[in-house]
Amino acid sequence: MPEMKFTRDNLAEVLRNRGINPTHQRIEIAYAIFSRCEHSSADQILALVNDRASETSKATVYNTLNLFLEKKLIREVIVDPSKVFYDPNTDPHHHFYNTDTGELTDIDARDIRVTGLPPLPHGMATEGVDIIVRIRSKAA
Amino acid sequence: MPEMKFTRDNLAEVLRNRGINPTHQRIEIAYAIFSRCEHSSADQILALVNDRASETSKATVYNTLNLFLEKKLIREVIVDPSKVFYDPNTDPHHHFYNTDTGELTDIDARDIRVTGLPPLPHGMATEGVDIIVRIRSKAA
DNA sequence: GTCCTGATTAGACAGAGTCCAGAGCTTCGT
DNA sequence: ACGAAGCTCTGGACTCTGTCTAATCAGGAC
Repeated sequence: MPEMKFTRDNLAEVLRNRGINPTHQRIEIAYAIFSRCEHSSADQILALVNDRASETSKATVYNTLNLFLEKKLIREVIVDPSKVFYDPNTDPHHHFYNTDTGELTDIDARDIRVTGLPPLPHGMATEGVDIIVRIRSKAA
Repeated sequence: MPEMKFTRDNLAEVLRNRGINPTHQRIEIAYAIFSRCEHSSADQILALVNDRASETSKATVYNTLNLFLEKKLIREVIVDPSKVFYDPNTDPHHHFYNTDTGELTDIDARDIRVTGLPPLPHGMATEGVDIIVRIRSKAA
């Protein structure tokens, strides 16, 4: 995502470019995810979308998030056993995860090098490498 | 865990060393986790334990798994949004995750080096670094 | 307007995990 | 041996995240 203002019109365009029919609800959901440059969970997005304007159902939020995932418009981050976070940043990157607060912070992947990985099992291909650095406030 | 036969007697000793009262149920649960050198989910463990001998309740399995986690007897692996896997291997290591089959494979951490990580946010300490290599069968 | 297709909806449902109040074991003192 | 105290275990109710379904709705083509 290059830096740009996320207006609803822009987002409609982005959706169209990915082959997603930009309906009112989808635009609102995209707006909720992208304007807030953070990692949100499905229920946060549901709450955000329903704060303003017309009601959007839980089913639509989940459907839409899965659609966005499929079209690689967003990524999912699995760090908490109880819920998935959705990440508007699709550039290669990793995460700090604050286990006290649940806060996620991006780590740009450009400077990261991982060496010593064993060869993949036969006939397998890498789909992605996720690095999660779990951190905690030092004062234990 | 050094290589050793996991008899119920050994396991009782292991639990005691960690300050865990080795009750019948806890030993059976430990046995299920350690004899099977794989990554099991809570429901698999529940099924394994109830295959043989006296019934153990779901609540006890969850309580015990959390107790083992707390006492650092096992680790949890969070890769699948729908369930947690419990890992009998507490040595530093990472994982291959086969997204087709759900299969988890250990990667010894001894040879792995990660360079280029940014400094931790102020006042934070690292709790652990998890690397998950998501893999998939090459023939798509 | 009418059709057709795809999107949305409410609510039922499923599965993982937690909570709680009661019952069961152990241990210990008497 | 008895009773009290303190863990531990249990079934079942409950919560929460996420999915499914059947019905409704919106919007474009004609």
